[in-house]
Amino acid sequence: MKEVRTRFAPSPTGYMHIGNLRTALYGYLYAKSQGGKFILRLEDTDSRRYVEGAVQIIYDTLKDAGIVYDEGPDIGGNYGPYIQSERAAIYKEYAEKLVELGGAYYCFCDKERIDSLKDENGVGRYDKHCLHLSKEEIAEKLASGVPYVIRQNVPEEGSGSYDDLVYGHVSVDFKDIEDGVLLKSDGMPTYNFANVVDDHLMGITHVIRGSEYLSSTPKYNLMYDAFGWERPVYIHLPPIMKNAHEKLSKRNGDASYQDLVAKGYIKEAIVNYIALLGWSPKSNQEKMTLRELEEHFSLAGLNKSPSIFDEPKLRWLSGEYIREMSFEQFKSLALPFLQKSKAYGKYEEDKLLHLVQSRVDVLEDIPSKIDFLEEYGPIDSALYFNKKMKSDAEIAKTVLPAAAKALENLSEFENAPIYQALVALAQELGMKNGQVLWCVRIALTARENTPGGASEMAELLGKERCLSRLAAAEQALSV
RNA sequence: GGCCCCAUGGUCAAGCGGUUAAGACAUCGCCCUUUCACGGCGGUAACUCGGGUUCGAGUCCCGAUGGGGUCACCA
Repeated sequence: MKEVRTRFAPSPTGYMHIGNLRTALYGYLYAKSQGGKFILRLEDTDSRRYVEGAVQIIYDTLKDAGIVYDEGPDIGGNYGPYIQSERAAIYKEYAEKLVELGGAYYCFCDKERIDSLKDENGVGRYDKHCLHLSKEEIAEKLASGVPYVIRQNVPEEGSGSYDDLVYGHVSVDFKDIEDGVLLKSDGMPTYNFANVVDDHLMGITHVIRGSEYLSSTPKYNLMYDAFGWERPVYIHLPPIMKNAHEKLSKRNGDASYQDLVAKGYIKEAIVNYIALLGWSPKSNQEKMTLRELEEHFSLAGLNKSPSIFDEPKLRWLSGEYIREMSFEQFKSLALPFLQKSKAYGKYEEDKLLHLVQSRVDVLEDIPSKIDFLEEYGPIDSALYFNKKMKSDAEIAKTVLPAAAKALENLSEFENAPIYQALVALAQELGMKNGQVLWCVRIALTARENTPGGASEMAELLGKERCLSRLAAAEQALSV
């Protein structure tokens, strides 16, 4: 059995998109599930599209997500170089060889002539004009330095087909395929040529890529066949959509992997979630670590219809990871976000973090959970109303002054004694615990939602501020 | 527009000729509870449409509709 070799071949043109990352992830998972190798190759044959720093982003993102490649530009391997711009001589050699084999030909047509072949809609195909040039004419033009490209010689009749592992049988008529440029006039190959040469030379057994290549694959097969090379197994992946109509893309300002990390989504959750977009495990277990994914991944679970990126589900998964991680781990991840809160530095860090760990799905939500400590605004008296607690503003009018008195006499201002005092007060007033606690919590925080109960919030605020807030709330009620 | 591909709840999805059509997220309700959250329990909600094939179709075939992709010296 031949060793499985898959590759991820991004073009360094900017950020790492979720869709790209998923393609990389699947390539990695498939290789690992088969005990094979995963290779990173950089497709930078279009110098115009090169973006400074993009290469580093690719390395960093894969590393950060835990997707480790066995061979790549920065770590080497036996099939290098792994950067296409460094392989120019190789492509030229193979392009010339393909010409000899009849699978391609030199083309000297200039832009004007190419354009003249197109109709008013810009649609039109190359007419194989240069295919019919004589050997002598070609040699002469070459010798006199006329700019040229090398085009693929696609048969005018017949069709090409292959069996994609996710889409099944795919067939395209050759008459619908143009004689595309393989080697550009600047000497660099196009994707259409480079991917074939490299995949073969690098021993790639399974080509995993986006479904946009579904209908151009037959022309790649033509080249494999012309060279006498074994065709790889194809696995095309459906796109990840932003909504029913638009693909998820950085161009639309959609979240990239690093944007999500910056927002405080847990990395493991992001990887876990994108694995689930287009693939489903045999079991019903959806929450899986990378290791578990490596173990359970199988091509049979791949889906062929586009899937929409659903942030709420990612949030949920992220929250699951937060809730199960150790406090120490949570603390190290959460600290940078806690520091953005107005409350940072004024309260015991650990106390704040403990309160918030089970209440947050995404780290960036932390400040909003605790900012009430420093932001105390006017209280909407409707907040005192709670059907289940049977409390309302009227009840609050009696509770608040009494609570202030009870708390004032407390020598130990901590959760337990505060709670006891408030419960005792409820009994004294002939009220339910909830009536007192609800009103006090509202008065103390001015918010419906807080990361804990009345006594916890009171302890956090400290006696002095509790008393002043209680007084303010009471006064507001009497107006 | 030509060609290729796709089509199960709001979303992700299981299903591969016979099921009460799973599960998850979201949503709603109940329970737990000192708020919120967590947790537990339960509810609402789907096979795009029309023809076939078959004893029987979400599952197979054809068509329509809708959607996506592709038609570059971009990948």
